[in-house]
Amino acid sequence: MSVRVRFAPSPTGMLHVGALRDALFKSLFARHHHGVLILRIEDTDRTRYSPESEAEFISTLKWVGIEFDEGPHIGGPNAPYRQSERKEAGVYQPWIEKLMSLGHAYKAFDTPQELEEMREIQTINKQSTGYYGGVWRDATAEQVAAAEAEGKPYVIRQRIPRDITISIHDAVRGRVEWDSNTIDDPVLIKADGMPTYHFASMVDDHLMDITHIIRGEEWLSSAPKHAALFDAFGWNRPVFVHCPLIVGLDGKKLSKRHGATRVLDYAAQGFMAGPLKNFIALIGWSPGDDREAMSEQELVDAFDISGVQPSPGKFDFEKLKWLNGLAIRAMEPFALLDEITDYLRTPYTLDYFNQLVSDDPKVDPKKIEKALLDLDRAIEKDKPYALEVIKLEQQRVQTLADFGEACAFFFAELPEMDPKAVEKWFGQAHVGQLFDTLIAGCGTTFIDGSDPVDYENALKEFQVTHQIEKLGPIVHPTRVALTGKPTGPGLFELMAVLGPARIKARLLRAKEMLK
RNA sequence: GGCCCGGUCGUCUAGUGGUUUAGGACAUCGCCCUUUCACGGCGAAGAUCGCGGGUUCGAGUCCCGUCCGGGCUACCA
Repeated sequence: MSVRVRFAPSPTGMLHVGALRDALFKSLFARHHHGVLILRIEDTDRTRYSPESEAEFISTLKWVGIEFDEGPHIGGPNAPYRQSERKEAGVYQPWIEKLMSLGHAYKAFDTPQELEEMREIQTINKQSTGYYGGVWRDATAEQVAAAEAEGKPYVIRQRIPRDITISIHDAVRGRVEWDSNTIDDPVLIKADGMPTYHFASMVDDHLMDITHIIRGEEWLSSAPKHAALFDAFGWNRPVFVHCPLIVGLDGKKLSKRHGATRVLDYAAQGFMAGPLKNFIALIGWSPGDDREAMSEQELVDAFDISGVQPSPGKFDFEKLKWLNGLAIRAMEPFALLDEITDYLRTPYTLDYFNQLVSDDPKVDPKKIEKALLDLDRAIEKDKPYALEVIKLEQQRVQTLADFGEACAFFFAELPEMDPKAVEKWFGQAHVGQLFDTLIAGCGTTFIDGSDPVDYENALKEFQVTHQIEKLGPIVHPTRVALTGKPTGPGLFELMAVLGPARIKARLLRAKEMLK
């Protein structure tokens, strides 16, 4: 049978990188084996479900480029794909009845208070907490009938077999076993009639012919319950694959308090889907050789469970930046310009910086937001010019967001001047003459379409005639006059892109600053 | 507390008993390139393979113990 896997999120909040990793591994695995990837929405907890969250999951997954073969947004032979809808359609009812008739499930009429007291007593006595029998596991038919006649609310619990060893063969950890007496009886159907994850997910996995249950390690401890359920029905168990968690710098499972974990935020920060996937894939999985930067296709070709690691991994932001920068540098300028345009026009990009509160004094979100806005306008106004600018900055940025501030001086009427740079380079005696010479050259020596070499020759000529030993004292003041900064692309290249009109205006302003 | 999982440079990892003085990558530092910053190239530093026993001619690799970390312990997923 061909491989069938499912991504079954519970849309109760934002899509974070842990969930992305989960989806990515499944996607890579399905594609590698030419199998099927299903999206199933686990919304059995009606109090926590949010439609906005589901929308974010679907749109983020689309942005990142993970596509499903079946799901609520596209349909498929196993519809519906939302568990609440499946419940309404009566999918689970016959199965819970069958399980009870088989003796593998029973009604339990305990009240929440009774359960709480039970746990308290267990805690005090240093026993493991959980429902290992209570009064209802072994209640007589009469007791149950009486409780039902009273109209008492009840849940349906799974009757975990006692005094046996439950073992699974986990694809990344090997054999894992439990004494079944340490496994409590999980609730399968809640008092409101909704199935729990334990029940709905396993029934659906069986009904949808899921071959591999790939999920995070946090599920390992409930695996024996799930295995026992498959056994109770007499179904073939899927292969269990418990992947290591992505943890925060503190080594703990990723959560909101670990700061930036929302996938959308990475997109807003200018990370591209390709490198992000590449990076995420490398946490907890390795192709087995030294490869790091891999294309989508290489990832699919190389991915398999044998490369999945058992130990948890931390999210190394610096490495993500490196991978992203590598991808930017590898792009064709035209494609890059399109990528940047898409990025700028995604509403969340500007919203993100607008709402961002920086704890780093060197990072000013408002300034980044403005630079991004200016870049968008500049691209619209003069695309060929913007393309030349992008080409020059492509080699020195790591994220799409970096283009904003890196390119700003090209588009500003007159660039913002860095006072330190001005102080350092505008003091020497020849600077006034230098600027005059260059201003005079604009329109004569320098015309639209002049090459970098033309600018280089002119500056070198000035060097010779004024007998200046090095080119630095000429290049640096000119750079500061033109860009406002001491760093940036090669001076001659940027002059050629700027063109004589802009150069002249900037030099005239710089001359004023000499006085 | 109970059950389960994990433990190789700061970080991600290679390594499935012997070509290992433990390899690669990010980050760090140095040199080269160079008009600057990057990029790129070269190089350095950085891991007594958590610790202790054992098995073996030989262990990061197998076994036991121990420590530390983590996950789960809901009518959440």
